[in-house]
Amino acid sequence: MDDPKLKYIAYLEGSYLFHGLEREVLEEIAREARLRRVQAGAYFFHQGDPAAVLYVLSEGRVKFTQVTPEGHSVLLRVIGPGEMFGTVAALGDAQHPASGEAAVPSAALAWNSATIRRLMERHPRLALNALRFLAERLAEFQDRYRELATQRVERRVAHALLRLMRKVGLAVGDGVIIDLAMSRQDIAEMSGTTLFTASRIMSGWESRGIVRTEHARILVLKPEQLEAIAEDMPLLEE
Amino acid sequence: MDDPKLKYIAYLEGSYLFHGLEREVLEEIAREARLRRVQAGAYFFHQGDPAAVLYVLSEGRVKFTQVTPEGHSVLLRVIGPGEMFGTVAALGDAQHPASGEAAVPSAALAWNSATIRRLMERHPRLALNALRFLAERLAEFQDRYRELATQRVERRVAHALLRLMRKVGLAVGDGVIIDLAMSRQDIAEMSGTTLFTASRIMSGWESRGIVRTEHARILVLKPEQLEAIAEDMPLLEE
DNA sequence: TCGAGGAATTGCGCTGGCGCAAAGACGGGG
DNA sequence: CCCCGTCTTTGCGCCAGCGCAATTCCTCGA
Repeated sequence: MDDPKLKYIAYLEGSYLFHGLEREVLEEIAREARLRRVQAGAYFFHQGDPAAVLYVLSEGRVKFTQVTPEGHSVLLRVIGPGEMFGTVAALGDAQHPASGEAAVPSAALAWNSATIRRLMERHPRLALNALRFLAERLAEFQDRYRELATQRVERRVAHALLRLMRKVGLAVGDGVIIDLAMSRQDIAEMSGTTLFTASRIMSGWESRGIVRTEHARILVLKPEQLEAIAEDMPLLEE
Repeated sequence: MDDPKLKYIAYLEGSYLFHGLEREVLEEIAREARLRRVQAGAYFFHQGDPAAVLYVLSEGRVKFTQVTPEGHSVLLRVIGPGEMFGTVAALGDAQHPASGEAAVPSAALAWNSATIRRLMERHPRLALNALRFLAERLAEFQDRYRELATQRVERRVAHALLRLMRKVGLAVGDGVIIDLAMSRQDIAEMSGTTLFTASRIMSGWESRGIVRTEHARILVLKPEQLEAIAEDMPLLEE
């Protein structure tokens, strides 16, 4: 009864995949989990890996990248603690559609596909939570797809930064810091543009005092202005 | 026992949402369903509707469109019989992220959100099927997102046509006909481009004998060439 | 402290694709 | 059968954003 894995429960409770489940079910789920630690720069999995493991991040930050056959890469998603990942591979296809890289030292609880299915059959609430999560993620991707199809680059970069702020933003005195190293290349890959264009846009914002970047650290000074750019509002002069 | 709704079972069996369920479960599910008919040009639902109904198309074709606040519209998806829709609204958010228009006279089985949740709790297989479906759809959208972010217009249009062929293509003597009226505007909205560019590309292909269009009917004469364009292979001369 | 290798910036030229406008093709209704 | 409205095509001009190259800036390791 003093299974060391029971300490995982604290992580489980923070994740919305496990929301609404009773304590004893959480214990059962925790006992089936395995904790996987990955150092900064290493990968939970690579695109194309024939894997079948569902993860819930307990600490750190993970970036998901897809590379095209031509070598372009696209940054699909960035997550923080509590988020589920590896879902597409574990529940649908057997291949990971993207690579998951730990941006900082990270750890995740892991269940293999057969286990998670068994748990879901026994506790349908778990399956319903997962469905809800996937449905929302799908809606998000549809929105981003539309964004990419209809908006100019500057607006897309603004949206990308706002999304990052919401996911991994930390409020500090003079703004919100994005708690994740993001190079100009990363920003380009998140917004469907090139390194050069992303750099120009960020420089422009920097000179207007909207953001400040030191190295790969981005600090958003005026989120309202970013919002205005994202929504294509007439620019507020001051 | 001779509930007229039992005839819906034939439809259920064709849908992969219900794959692997026993006969008696199908009967239970069928009895909870309601059939909704929608005439050509009418809508199952509109974007933003606060709806909570899950559908499985039994006949017809449905187009899903999202409109931006600025008035651009994007064609997200086209489906034929057997496919589930309304999922995002029924299982996740309470609002439809897109409008679903019947392109031809159509009919769909419908369950409200509470019913489907109850059925899924009782029959976890149903939830697992739905998860698998959403996971695959999410992977598809990630791919399309990447496509939009990295590929030129011509390739994207080629991909869009190939996707349509697979969904609603009918093999005929000299090629594959896309069994759905698609205007140039529709093609543009599926590929993230403008009516003009889509028209130019289609005209180009028509003069090279790759496709033929009569009115809104598209006939693909040389799928291999389309594939070659989509994959950016060196063009095969003949 | 210095040097080397990446990352970021910015000037410059180019072009894919946008968007307007005008003309043409088509089809449905009266 | 013809007219009107809608869809399509195509010429043309333009510009957002790409992509290269040169320079500067940072960072990290020795």
